[in-house]
Parts: sequence; C-alpha cells; structure tokens
Amino acid sequence: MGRTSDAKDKLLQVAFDLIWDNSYGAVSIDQICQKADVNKGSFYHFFRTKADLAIAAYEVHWRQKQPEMDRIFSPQVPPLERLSRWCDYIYQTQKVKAEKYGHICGCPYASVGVELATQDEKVRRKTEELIERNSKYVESAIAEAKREELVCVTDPRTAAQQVYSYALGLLLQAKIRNDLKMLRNLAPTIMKMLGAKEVVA
Amino acid sequence: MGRTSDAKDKLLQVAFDLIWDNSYGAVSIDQICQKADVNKGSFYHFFRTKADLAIAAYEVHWRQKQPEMDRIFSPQVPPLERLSRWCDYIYQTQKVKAEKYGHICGCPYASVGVELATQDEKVRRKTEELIERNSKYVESAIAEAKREELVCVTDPRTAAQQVYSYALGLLLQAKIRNDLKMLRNLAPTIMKMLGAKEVVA
DNA sequence: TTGTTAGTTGACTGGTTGGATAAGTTGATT
DNA sequence: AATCAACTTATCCAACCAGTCAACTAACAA
Repeated sequence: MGRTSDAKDKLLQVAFDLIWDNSYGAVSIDQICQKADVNKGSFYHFFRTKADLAIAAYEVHWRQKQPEMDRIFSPQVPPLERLSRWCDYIYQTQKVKAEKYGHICGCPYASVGVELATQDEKVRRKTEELIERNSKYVESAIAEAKREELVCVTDPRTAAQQVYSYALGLLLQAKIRNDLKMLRNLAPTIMKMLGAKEVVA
Repeated sequence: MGRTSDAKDKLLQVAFDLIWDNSYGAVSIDQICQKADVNKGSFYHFFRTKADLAIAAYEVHWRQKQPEMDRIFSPQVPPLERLSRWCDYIYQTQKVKAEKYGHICGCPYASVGVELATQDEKVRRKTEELIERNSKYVESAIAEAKREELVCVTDPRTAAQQVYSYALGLLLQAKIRNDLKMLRNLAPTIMKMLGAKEVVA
C-alpha cells in the first residue's frame, strides 16, 4: 500500500456542510478544496466531478446518521413515541444548525434534490433513495402503531407518505421563512393526522 | 418619452421559465439574454442584478396567475370545492409542465426559495411573501368551510398552514421522484386532514 | 534498500461568469 | 423637424470556473 491521508474524508465532510449551508450551485470545487485544506489535484484524484463528490458526501452523511435513526426508532420504544422522538430530533438538528449558521438550513437531501432534480439524474436518484430510506422508519412506526390500534389509519404506507410530505413541507417553509418556531407544530400535527388516540410526551 | 420595447417583458418571461425548469444557480444572465434575444447591455438597462430580475420575474408571474387563483377560489364556489379545484389546478399545471419539459418542475416559488433562502435575503423575503399570498386563499376557504360546519378544525389559520405544508411537501417529493401520480393524492388527503364531512367532486 | 503504490502539489489551460460602458439608434412629444 | 429620454449594440474585463498534468513524496513490502 502507498501512503494514507484523510483528504477524502475532509472533502466529503466540508462539501456536505457547505452545500447544506448554501446550495449546490453556489458552492465551487475551489471553495470546497480551500475549506478542506486540500489541493485541487487531490480532489480530482478522489472524485471525477462535483456531482460525484456530492453523492458520496450524502451517502457518508446518511451512514453517520443512521445509528441515531435506529436509536430513535428502536423497537424498544412504543411506536408513537418513536415518531415524537423523531420530531424532537428534527427540531434539535435544525436548532443547532440555525444557531451555528444564523439561518434555518432545512432538509439537506430535499434541498439538493429540489435544486438538481431536473438537471442531474444521478443526484436526483440519490436524493430519492435517501428520502425513501428515511420515510421507511416512519412507515414501520405507523404500521406498528396500527397493529397496536393506537392510530386510526387504513394503509400505513399511504399514511407515512402523508406524514413525511407534511414534515418536508414544514421544513421547507421553516427554511424559507427562516423561522424555527414553525417546527414545534410537527409532532402534534402528525399525531392528529394519524388520528392518534392520545398525545404522547 | 423615448422609444418602447418588449425586451424587459421577454427577459422576465424567459428568466422565470429557465429558472423554473432548471434552477437559479444553473441559469446565467448570458443564457437568459440569449434565449430572450436581448443584448446584455439591455439587460443591465432594465435590471441591476440577476437577483433583481428573478424577484421581478416572480412578481410578474404571480400577477399573471392571480386572476386564475381568484377564479378558483371564487366566493361563488362552495369552500371545499375551491380546495379541490385548487388541487386540480396544481395537478394540471404540473402535468403540462412535465409534458413540455420531460420532468416534474415543482413549485417555482418554493424551489427558488429553498435554493436561495440562506444566501439572498431579498429573494428569501420575496418567496416568503409569494407563499403567504398563496396560502391566504387556502386559509379563507377553510375558514368559510368551518363557518358552514363542513369541516372539523379548531383554528383555520393553523389548518391552512398544515394543508399548505402538505401540498408543498408533496410537490417537493413529486419533483424529486419525478412522479406525477403522487399529486393525485392531494385532494383526498387534504379533505381527510380537514375532517371534511363528505368528499367533494 | 529498493520498487511499487497511493497520495500530493500547484501551476496551467481555456472557457464562462457577472458586471460595466461608450457610442450609436429610435421614436414619441413638442 | 428638433429634442432627448429610452433603448440597443458591440465590446471589454477581471474574476472565477472546472478540469489537466507532470513532477514530487511518503508509506509499505520484498
């Protein structure tokens, strides 16, 4: 083996952060390299294009985040509580980001997805996949809640689709209005959408 | 007064279309000028920056669209039917766009809003304003439905917020998944969210 | 110690960007 | 027909962009 380095990891991390805070189009390869303290040549040693880097960065971010999602949606936890924990997690994530960057950053996958959906098929598919992975958690929680008759829905898949759309739409508006407070409605509204028997703490 | 021209209008129209079909960042001033068949100098005669053009273009688009919205939400029409008409309108608009451009284009305001919210305060405020104008229609329809006891909501403003968030989230996902079919769920889900007594045609 | 592999460097290319302007043309008003 | 604001044209530029490359260096294995 030859020498090793953390340049690739730094590029992935910096790219994800910069794109989340700004947008895909507003961030240049030079900028990413500069902030990651990596030379342009090294960038092209590891990645073919900016889109390749972005796709890899989003995959890495998902893998880093997955254990947290597994914890939140643990089968140990009652299904409706999983959902309200998930809402808390979203709120907290956005709050931390907002304090650090001075504005609501929204859902990183959805932002890039919307920006590039009509322009880059690979990126579109990747964001589609990531959103699907996320909403699977929601779906399984709703399915279990239905089995336990905690919830009044016909098809868990459809219900998850509705809940997840609402969450994405709320995040989108929170970003555009730059208003964290909006996200406090997430949990109660979701419970109401599901016809939950009782509000969970 | 000096001479007149339609260069400004052409720029506004072309800018809106190009940005909707692609994204703000992916469209250059040169590109807009070329497609509008207008020279760069003329562009700078009418607008100071690309962001100024975009803001003006979105305002013009809204004004063109407003009569249609007034028609859809006419007080002549029963309030719940207004909402289902609105859903049809969204579906039709997206369908036409998709057939023309080969992909779902989503909500033009939300797309640009999400892309530039953290980068350009003026654009952020403009998209916020446009989204507010749109959701006002929804709110008034829900308020009237409540007065007529067609609907089971406590606060019309909150309910409108929920309905509108869901619609935006669904449009967002339809764009990312490039799937028009998703939008067919819009009307029935909204009626269910509002606890409507009966499904309206 | 020497060969091989993996990673690094930074200057370079050639095209595009937003932004600017000077000089010219047009046409409604007087 | 004279006036002058409104508009057009062609061109410019510095900054920035993605992408290339050949020379270089560090780590490991034999």
